Amino acid sequence: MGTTIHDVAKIAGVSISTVSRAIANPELVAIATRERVALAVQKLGYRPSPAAQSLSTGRSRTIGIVVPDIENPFFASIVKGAQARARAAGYAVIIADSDEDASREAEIATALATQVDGILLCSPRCSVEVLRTLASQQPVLLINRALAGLHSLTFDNASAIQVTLDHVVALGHTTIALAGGPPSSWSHARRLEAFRIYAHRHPDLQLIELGNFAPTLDGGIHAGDHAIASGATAVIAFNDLIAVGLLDLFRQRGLRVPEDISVAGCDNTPISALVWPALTTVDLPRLQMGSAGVDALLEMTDSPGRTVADQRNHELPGSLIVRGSTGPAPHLSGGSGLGARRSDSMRPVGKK
Amino acid sequence: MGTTIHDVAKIAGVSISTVSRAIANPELVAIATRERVALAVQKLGYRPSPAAQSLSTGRSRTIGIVVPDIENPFFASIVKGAQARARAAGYAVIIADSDEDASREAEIATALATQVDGILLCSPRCSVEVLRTLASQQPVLLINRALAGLHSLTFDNASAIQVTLDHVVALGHTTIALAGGPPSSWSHARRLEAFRIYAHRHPDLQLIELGNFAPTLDGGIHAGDHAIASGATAVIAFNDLIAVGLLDLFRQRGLRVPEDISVAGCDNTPISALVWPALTTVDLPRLQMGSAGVDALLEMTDSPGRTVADQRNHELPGSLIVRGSTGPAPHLSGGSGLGARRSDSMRPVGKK
DNA sequence: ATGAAAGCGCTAACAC
DNA sequence: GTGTTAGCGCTTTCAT
Repeated sequence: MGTTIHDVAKIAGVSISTVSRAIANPELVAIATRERVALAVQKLGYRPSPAAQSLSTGRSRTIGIVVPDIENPFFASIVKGAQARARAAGYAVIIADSDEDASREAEIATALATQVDGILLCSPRCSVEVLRTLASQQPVLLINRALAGLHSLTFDNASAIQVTLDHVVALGHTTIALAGGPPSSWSHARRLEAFRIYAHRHPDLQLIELGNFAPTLDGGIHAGDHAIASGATAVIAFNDLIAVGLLDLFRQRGLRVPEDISVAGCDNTPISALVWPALTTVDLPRLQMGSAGVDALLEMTDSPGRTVADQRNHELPGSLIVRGSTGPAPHLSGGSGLGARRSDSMRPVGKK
Repeated sequence: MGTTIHDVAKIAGVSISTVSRAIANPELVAIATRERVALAVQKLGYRPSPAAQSLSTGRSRTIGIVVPDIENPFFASIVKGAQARARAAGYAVIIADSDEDASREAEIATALATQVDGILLCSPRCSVEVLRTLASQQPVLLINRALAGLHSLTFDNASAIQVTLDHVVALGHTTIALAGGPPSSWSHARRLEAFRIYAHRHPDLQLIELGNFAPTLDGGIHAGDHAIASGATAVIAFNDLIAVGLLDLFRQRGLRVPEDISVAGCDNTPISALVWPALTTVDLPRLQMGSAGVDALLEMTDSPGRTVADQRNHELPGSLIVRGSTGPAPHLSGGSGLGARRSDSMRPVGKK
């Protein structure tokens, strides 16, 4: 470092503005000159100073991404997808972990505002008002949460629940429980809603709401006894972690999965394939959500004049992955069922 | 945005340099003035432009962290620790995922050089020469890899292996296998070395090297049959993922863990507590490694004149976590052993 | 097609 | 203790 545009200009025998042009808008510079500049750049290993560029242009070619917890594989994937796409577009990504703290989200987003061109807010926990304020100060794209008037990208939570229910119903289950996530979770609300709609449409089924649980292993363990008490033969969990907790507790209680009770998760976290039996779950395209988020955000920063009427929310579909943790309802399988019917087949969310 | 230091100066009735001082070095400014400035800042919601600051000072208050794969929980934790510490110190963190590609590491690190004050290179796969070149161009701190002349932070791989061996030996195992990681892995090399040293010191034991395996579930599954063929009653895996793969294969082969064979992992990844039986593993302080990495890096950037003779490598100790996947050697437990002796006790690495 | 020059917003001497 | 001023490295009119 230390080599500036002046050094290049000197060596190439041109002015600094020509160097600048030759790099940013080559078509404005005569071929011969362009080549001399390129040579000088090469020779000196010159790299424009991002700070100077950003001071001059007002754009930093940097975006921010704030997540509740980068250790959560769900967000790690989104970050990975976002980072890859951003880098490909010549943008750097500043990462910020809010530690699940709603107040810190706003604080971070505000601090970031000065140094980035836009922000990806993943599963923000903060209030609607705060979100609106943040969005009024800078380009903001919500991921995994929607809000009227703000750009957002979400998963199709309704189909996720629906397709999972269809699956267990097809296996003959008629008493099915839902182990919900945190009450404050936006996606939980959407899924619960879908669960209830399903219940209305299928009055013959017993659909039981077990309540809210922490989206962790312990949350699942906690939910387990409720599930047993409910008499359900299949339990659909808010996420894979809760599902794994259920698996654990059922084992402790001497219940076999899926012979005695079926369990389904959601998210297709790596863990879901590693436990035994492997979890039936819904794969949500997390990497894609990250890259699509960057695309949408950059589009926002590039086209300043967008009307509020633009279509602002996009939903990404998930797909059911059937594995060993779900099986025929007990009364159908005739009791003993020895082997786990493991299948790694995948099928897309057909509904909707 | 858009409010500059000039606006603040005008409102506070002082010059811009006073504003600058009042913010950066309050002690150089009269209390009364300081307060007027603070008020104006407050009123306008003024935030200094990082670009301007960085152009002027030559420091960006930003650091870069490059990891082979952010989806790998091992790195996610390091990033989390680093991010938290950096943010606390007023630094932003640019994240870059090299996708396990050694050539991309260098490319990224070079590109980053212009916009950050220093770089954290996590488990870099690239060559010694490339590493040296990068370090000559900017402050670089290696994480999970050491190299003479470069600053680095590593785990105490030797103790990790040693303490695990001590553990299984104490359980009566005499034929113990090591399922190694990728041959190119620096930590694998260190662990293998420790394994061999242990073998030399304990000629009474049969310590078997199973070879190199991919640090994944499949790697473990692949290693499983080799382990069985070796006649070992305990297998120490390079990491938790391989250990989980072993668990899976042993179950397929009808072997009970730990009654028939013990398995130990390394890293204490979240997964290790979620599988069944839960894995005995070595907890490596990953969050701490991230934060310590930032500390060390910032120290480097702050004290330019450090001699090569400085102590440049620090080792962080791990601690053995005994769970259900390890148990008494088969010939000792008398065969049937019904329950898994699960214990979540933790004990520090005593040796060394 | 190219050059001169005016900023971008801030810091850091240097005066007073 | 505070103000003046000269950059930091680049982009971008505006001339030529």
